[in-house]
Amino acid sequence: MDTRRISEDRIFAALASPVRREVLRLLREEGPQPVQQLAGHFAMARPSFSEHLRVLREAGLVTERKVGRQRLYELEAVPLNEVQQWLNPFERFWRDRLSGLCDLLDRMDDEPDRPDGEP
Amino acid sequence: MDTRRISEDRIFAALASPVRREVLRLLREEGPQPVQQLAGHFAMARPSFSEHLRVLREAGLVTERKVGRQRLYELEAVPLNEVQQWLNPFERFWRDRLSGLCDLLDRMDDEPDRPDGEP
DNA sequence: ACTATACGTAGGAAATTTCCTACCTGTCGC
DNA sequence: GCGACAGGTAGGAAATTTCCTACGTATAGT
Repeated sequence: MDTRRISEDRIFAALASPVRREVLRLLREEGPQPVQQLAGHFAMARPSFSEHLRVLREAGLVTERKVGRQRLYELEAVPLNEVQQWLNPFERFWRDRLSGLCDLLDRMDDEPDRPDGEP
Repeated sequence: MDTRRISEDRIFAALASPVRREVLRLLREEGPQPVQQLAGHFAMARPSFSEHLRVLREAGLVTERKVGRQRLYELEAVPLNEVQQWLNPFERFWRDRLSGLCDLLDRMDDEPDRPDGEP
């Protein structure tokens, strides 16, 4: 099976949309689902949502199987391994920087930013 | 400094372009460089390349500092940590699938569930 | 067989991205 | 100062993405 042979470009492009990332998260947390159920989370016409599913499918990030008249979409996480592999060589760079920032974050701890609007 | 507060969307969008991913790789492997040297790797007009640098800058993935009349670009890997964090919950899924391909015994040892629907 | 349901495809408008050719700004060497 | 160089901004064309409204196809239930 060459599930892994999908191009890096398609994978990163697929992940560029917040809608598609959310779909992947839903499939991960709630398991395989028919289109209907997935689409319920988005304020978007059905065909538009189908487009997003197609992009995910062509990136190899989901698989589809017919169950009755529904189509069950399931997470296919293997291509995400390519993202991980791309990311790996960068890790030591942000680890260095993050440990440097540790002191700073220690002080700010739990106050992200609250300009002054507090109703 | 809100380097870490850059939106996930911008980061993923920045990574969607192969040109920009290659820029990040170059900065990682060859260290900080002026625009000229970076641009040498791409068959593209200078202003187009500047556009890509701007996207990376606004995603917080590079920093710029002036040195003489050049501008040295440097990798800022911290935001990539957000990608890693997004990726983390998916890891066990692809590990399962990959080890399933490589080592069948591993599955039989630690997976009582049998989700295969074979016609 | 007929209808309703689930979901895709077709075709197109609007927004965004990606590239280009000018042109402008700031710095170095003289 | 003045010319050369590094690199950005402006404005626009072409391609791509993202969304829409129809319409087509397949299956389930009656």
